[in-house]
Amino acid sequence: MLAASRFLSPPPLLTPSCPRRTVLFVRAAAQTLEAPEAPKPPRPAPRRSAVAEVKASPDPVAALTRFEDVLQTKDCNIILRHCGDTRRWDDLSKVFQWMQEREMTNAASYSSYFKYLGLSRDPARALQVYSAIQDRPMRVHVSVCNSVLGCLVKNGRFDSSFKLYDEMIREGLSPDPFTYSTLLSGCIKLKQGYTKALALINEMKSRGLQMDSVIYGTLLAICASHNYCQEAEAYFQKMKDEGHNPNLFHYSSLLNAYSENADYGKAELLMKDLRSSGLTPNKVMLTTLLKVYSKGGIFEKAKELLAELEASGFAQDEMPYCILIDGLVKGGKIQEGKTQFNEMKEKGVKSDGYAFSIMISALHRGGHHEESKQLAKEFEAENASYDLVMLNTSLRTYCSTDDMESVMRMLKKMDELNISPDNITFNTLIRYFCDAKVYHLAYKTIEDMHTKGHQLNEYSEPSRIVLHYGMSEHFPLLNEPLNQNNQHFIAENLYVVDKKNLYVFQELCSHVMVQLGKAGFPSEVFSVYNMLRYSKRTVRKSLHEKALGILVSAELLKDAYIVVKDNAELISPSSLEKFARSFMVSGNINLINDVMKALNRSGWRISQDIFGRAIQRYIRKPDKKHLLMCLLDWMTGQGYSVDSSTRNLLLKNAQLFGQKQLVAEILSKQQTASRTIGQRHKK
DNA sequence: CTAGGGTTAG
Repeated sequence: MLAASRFLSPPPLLTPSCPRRTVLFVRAAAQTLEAPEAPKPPRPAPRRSAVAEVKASPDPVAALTRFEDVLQTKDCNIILRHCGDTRRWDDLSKVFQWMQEREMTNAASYSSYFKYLGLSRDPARALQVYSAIQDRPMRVHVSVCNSVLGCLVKNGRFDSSFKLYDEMIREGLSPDPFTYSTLLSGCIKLKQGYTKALALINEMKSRGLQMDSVIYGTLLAICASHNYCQEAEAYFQKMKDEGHNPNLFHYSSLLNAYSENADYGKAELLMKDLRSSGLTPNKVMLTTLLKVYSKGGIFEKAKELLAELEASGFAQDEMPYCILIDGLVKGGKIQEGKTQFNEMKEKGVKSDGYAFSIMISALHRGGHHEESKQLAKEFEAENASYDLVMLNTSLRTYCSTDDMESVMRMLKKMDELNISPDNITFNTLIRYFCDAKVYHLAYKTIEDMHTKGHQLNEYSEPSRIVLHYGMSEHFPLLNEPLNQNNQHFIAENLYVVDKKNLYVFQELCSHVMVQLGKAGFPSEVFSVYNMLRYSKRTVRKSLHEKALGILVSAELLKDAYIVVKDNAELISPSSLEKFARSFMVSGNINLINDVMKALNRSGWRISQDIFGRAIQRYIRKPDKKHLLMCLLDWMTGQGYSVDSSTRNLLLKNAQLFGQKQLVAEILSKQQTASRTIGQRHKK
């Protein structure tokens, strides 16, 4: 600006409101007019033609090498970007490597390279290249950092983006607003994204950086995707108060927040507000409105709006159809969903798989397994593109029709496409192997899932049923009072109810445990039990009892003791009794007293029969006499006493231990104590 | 002629 004003008397163009680009243009014009002897020579022809030749070459590395002495770093950057823009990912990396070998890289090279690695879905390589940068100022260069973080976020690697960001900060990065909005955009699809976003925003503010319009847009999107509707409204208002005019991004995110709860009234008011502010709803805005109608079950309006979208040319991809079909099938109108799906296909709208996966799942959920499978096959015949969701959906439908060949085909595809299985994949397979009664295979799958770091649940992924009027007749449990978690346990299943949904979690792992027990794999039972115990989720009380029963029957008493030690209070007296009896007879003798203490700690009163068995064990092993004496002493302190036959047995054998006097004393103390304490505990 | 941020579907 100052430079420009040296050449020109300030024209009205150069007021602060004048766009920067115009200023630059004026400045450039001024330079050519007022300073025709501009010192900068144009790029020498050899360099320009070398760049052109390398760009056009089928083997850019060979071409680069030919012009090695002519080209400069910025020329190489042009070539690098050209490879990226033409999507030649292989050449891109080769060119970059060539540049690295000759130390012809600068911050721009790294920024561009990371950007294209993001586009080519290769975040692993970006991380690798970034961490190999030796030059510290380069590693904390804000544009290099932003582009590598953006590459991670774009590819769903949210956790690694936050981790890397922390490292960058430790190394001295000064983040800018772009850094924050890059990270914030990762929060949109993150489980605890809202909390994380607030922390980032606080941090940003503490660095003296201000919220801008885009960051507000991101924040609204985070609210919408996490169902923080009131917060979204508050931020929308706050940004207006701070002088940022909401644009279509802000409006559609707020509308999206309304769509989650199908808040039709608020959505209509917002559309009014948008029109009165002079904005015209675009394709995304109208598609989001369709979502409001569709989720709200207002299908007449939804269909009208879809027709409008079609007329405006806004329904060329499958998205709006998906929204309507999804709303229909989740609202119980599966046939109408099918009709819409067929109409979409007849109109020649191409599906990337979303519409197929909605229909395949819906038919599966509705019990139309054959029809569901046919659709999966139809998709397979017409499409090569699979992602994890589509693979899981197909896998599920093939499993439920026991089409083993197709199941294997899906698993092979997953392998070939380098797509890692997730919780849903594992659950589907475990259930399938269970239904096929190949329990050891189910176990192997559970083990595999655990080693791959997936959270193991007692219950499989839920199926969801959307509640609508009249449904309580068919689901009497909806009329029952809910416990504090809105949970019901009925038979083997867990039912969770929220505002609109009934989630049915079918038990899975405990079923596998029981079946493994029956099939003679008790160690595997204990292994599954431990995986469940150490998963972060709470497990159902009865799980401990089930595991204990299996372990006791299989005489794995040391493992059974581990179950009892931490969970005795959740186990029924009869199971404890069975365990205790077995343990006294054949458990590790050195653990007998510990077992007694654990049982007593749970509040369960140990029977005289159990003590009798323990004492018989000790009498047969005189070298454990100190343990026997400890037990007798401890019993006295807890108000326990032995029955008369055990008493006689002890007195008869007391000289074996050389403790005749002591034993008699303790037994008499016990009798006195049990007369006062013991009575209170009698059942 | 460096790079980088926000909206809709399973």
